[in-house]
Amino acid sequence: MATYKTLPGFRDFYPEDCSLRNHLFNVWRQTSKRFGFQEYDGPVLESLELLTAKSGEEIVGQLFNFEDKGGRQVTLRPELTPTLARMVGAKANALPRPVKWFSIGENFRYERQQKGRLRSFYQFNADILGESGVIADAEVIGLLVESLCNQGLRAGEFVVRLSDRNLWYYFIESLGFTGEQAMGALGVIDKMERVPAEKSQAALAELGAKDPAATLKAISDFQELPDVCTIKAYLTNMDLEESARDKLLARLDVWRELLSLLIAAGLENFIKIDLRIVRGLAYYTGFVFEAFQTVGKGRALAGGGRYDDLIEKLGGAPMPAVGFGMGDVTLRDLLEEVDRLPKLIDKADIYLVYSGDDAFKTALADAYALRRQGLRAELNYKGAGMGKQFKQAASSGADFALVYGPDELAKGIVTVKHMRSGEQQEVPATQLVGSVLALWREG
RNA sequence: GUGGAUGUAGCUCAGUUGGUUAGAGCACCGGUUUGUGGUACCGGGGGUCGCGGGUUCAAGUCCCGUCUUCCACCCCA
Repeated sequence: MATYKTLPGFRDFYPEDCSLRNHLFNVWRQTSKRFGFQEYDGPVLESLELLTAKSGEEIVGQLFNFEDKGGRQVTLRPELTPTLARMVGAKANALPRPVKWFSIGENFRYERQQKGRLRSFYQFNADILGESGVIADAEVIGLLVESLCNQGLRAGEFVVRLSDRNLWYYFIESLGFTGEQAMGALGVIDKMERVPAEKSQAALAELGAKDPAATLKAISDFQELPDVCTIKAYLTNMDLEESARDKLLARLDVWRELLSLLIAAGLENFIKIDLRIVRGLAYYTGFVFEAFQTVGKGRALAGGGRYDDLIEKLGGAPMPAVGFGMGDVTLRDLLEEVDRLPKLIDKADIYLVYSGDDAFKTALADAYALRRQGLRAELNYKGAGMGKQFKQAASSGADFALVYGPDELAKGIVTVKHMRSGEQQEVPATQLVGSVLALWREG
């Protein structure tokens, strides 16, 4: 047993894990670029203050923070949004809008680990800033769905649960909560899925609800409403002041607009209105959503929403924003669970088989020539038996084996073997690179 | 941070009421095989049984501590 182990919650990436990781990253990257997002990155180490400014002092308990040798209070980043806010805030006036940025980076949280939650993980973040219209929400949700599909997931294996903190805020307001109390009530609603009803009711009472039981009932009923029509009917029948009702119904018009965009994009099978989602974070200001796996153990794969006030709060110019974050750990676990991990990501194109030292030199020269053409060409280093070399050719995943034996050398040819079909043909040594390239492109 | 479970080869796991030198399959390396494939056969390397302490003539096995991983809380940016 090795004396030194990885720290709890940290991972070694052996070549197989690493190529899988790169594959996940590439899919995220390619999908983002198709949507016209640009990649950015920031430092892994940030000032502690940047984080507490966004999330409060409580967050320090979950940070890898320390004092550096210059006496600065610093922390490994637990998320990317504060960095993004700083970067965008600093150049807000110079950036063409909308700002569509994505990033893939390592983040650190000092927490007791569990399956799907490590202390170091990679997160894919995508945000649109400077665009307050629902098209930005729709595009971000679309990118989220397409990313998951491109990773190999299908409709029915995950769903994006869509909710709205604005609608909730107006609803809570109509029940008599204002300001701080309303924010507290949103926190209670966020936890209702996991907390017994009596506790929620007690919490509402503490926040000043006049009739906690009736308030809880109203909230519970509202949470279950499955679509815009039903929500509208519910609000119309509810006993409400005219102004409150107008606000709520006006917000439903925004919902219709968003949904019509999502439907036009062909995403309706991936979207589910679910008002149980509130998301605990106080800084969300509008639509919020979660990508949720619907197979196996239900887990959140990604989460996001609109946060129109955050950039300004962190010292930048006012700038509307919407985005999401998705971790590599739960995604990997899910792909493994549904057996959708890509096989043989890391395979050779050409394997050169030779017999004898002269043949080795010739093969080596050809290997370099093929490599210079962009192919992955490999050969055995020790001159093992031909049988063994063919085994290695097979396990390398190469499409073709090139055979360099005494017969071939004497005749000035190379035997090219198509590994899948087993068919062989002879190619003049002088035309080898061109011929092999042509064959390889045909598959 | 709290509570519970777990740990034997790289992986999945056997290992009797405590009793000689701790096993298997897969994987890896070599051979059968210096001209044709992931099969087959033969062989090999690899373990201070998570770590530390205790009980005992004797501990992989029993006891205590500790660490790891997993589960439920907490939290979930």
